[in-house]
Amino acid sequence: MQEKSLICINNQNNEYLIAIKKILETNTITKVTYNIKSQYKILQKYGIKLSENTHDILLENYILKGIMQCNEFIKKINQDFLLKESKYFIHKQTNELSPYYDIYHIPHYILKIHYKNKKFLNKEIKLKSILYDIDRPIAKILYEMENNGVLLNCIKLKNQSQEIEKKLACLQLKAYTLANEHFNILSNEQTRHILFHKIGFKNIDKTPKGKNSINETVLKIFSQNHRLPNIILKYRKLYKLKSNYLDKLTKMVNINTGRIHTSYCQHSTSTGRLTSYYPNLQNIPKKTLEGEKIREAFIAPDKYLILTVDYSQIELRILAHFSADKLLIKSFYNKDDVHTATASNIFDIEINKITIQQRQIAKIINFSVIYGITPFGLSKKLNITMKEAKHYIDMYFKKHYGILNFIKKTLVSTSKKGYTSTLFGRKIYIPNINSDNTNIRKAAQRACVNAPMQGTTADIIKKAMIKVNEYLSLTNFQYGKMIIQVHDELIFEIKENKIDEITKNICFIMENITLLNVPLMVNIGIGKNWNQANKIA
DNA sequence: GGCTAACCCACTCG
DNA sequence: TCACGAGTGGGTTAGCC
Repeated sequence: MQEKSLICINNQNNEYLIAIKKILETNTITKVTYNIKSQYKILQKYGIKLSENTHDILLENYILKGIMQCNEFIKKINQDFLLKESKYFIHKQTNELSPYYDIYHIPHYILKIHYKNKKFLNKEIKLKSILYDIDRPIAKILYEMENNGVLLNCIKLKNQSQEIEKKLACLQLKAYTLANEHFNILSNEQTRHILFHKIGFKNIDKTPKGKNSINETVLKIFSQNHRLPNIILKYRKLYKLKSNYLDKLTKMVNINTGRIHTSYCQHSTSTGRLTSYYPNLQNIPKKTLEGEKIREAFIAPDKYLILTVDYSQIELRILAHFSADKLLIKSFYNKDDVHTATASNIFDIEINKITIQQRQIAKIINFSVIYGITPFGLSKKLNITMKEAKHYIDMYFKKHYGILNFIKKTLVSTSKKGYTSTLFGRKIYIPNINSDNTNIRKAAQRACVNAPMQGTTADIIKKAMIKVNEYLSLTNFQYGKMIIQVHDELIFEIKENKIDEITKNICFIMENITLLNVPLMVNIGIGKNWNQANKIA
């Protein structure tokens, strides 16, 4: 493709877009743009289908330079081209370019950046593959998922909101009585005053800024001696549920479709994960009864079912692959319960004699390993002394020396290069890995240990999304659509009479998307709503 | 004194 | 240090007019 055939597209006025429709749709002319997902959305309004060979300088910058520099890049674009015009033209959520910019100035700038990126990409074959085989195709799929949306039972949510409102009023009254005065329970300052000055609790933990912490852990401990902390805890949780989920979700339903259409952002994490916003569908509650009720409101349309497929223990499996740790690999091949197997290794007890408590300790240790384990962190989590925590960690690494080796190697290499990599070569920059400040450096080291696992999971599920979407497209999506992604889980809407066949094929695609030295496995759930699907396999 | 943006903190999820 | 990665929202505060 000759370079002179490159043109740029951005938010344009109606006539201009219709005039260049043919150019935008043909595969013989290469296009370059900024934030391609938002372009798909705009062009859809004019019935224009952007051709495959369109480059996106935003994704190029994200993949080549990492999140920090990409954020700087976005800031610069906004400053140079958007703020100059009028701040009202910037869409905060979608980061779309203003429709009224200097059409000669920006295209030139975009091309210049693309040519520069192209040179770097030709030298970085793995990054080129991440861009063209993963992130660039994902952009279109995300646009389609946003379009699909998810059906919501608003009546259910509104009823629940009213119930919670009554409970909140009741809790508020109790809190005022116990405190012997009116105060704003949502105000941490006022709550601190009541708890520490009026009732006389002694501080047991600090916030990052040095104030007396009144978070969940602290209030739970306080609850042993007084009734008020537990009331505050309940109030805060219910309030959050009502404002952030029940009321927010009902407000965000599109009146034309009756559905929630979230937005996904593929350039806002250091590890390559997606984020969901406006509203965020990746943190819908599930761990409490009230949370389950909220998930019940995410429903399938008539003659359809909700299918959820999530990767089982995927980060530990990736750790097994990276570290080649013999015991971890063995437990996945034997299909042992991985936490029980870990407990058996740490405590040197046969698997069938492991107690629930020992399994629980091993489970926390397994998570800690993925997050960058330290005696301090583990002691807090297990509520034991640092010395005991260190003992557990020593026992763990004595058996899992492959993992210890992997962690050491990752730290040395990241300290040298400034970045670590996923299995497929995505670079994850760790800017503070050599910081002089011990705390900052230690935090960077923990992030560095976690990054290959979290980032590889993100790559794997993106690859799976591309293949699964390709499969569903074969029948023109009439039997099923992908509607939500939650990091290691995909949620679909599937035609009832095709559910067995399609579920089987999606699972096959997901489990065989890449070859690790341990098997990839998925859990499935099917139901009329999201909660039912979480319960019924 | 009044307004707003940025920060802090607590909550939700994987 | 209060584990890794995120988004949201209410309260508080800093800074401006």
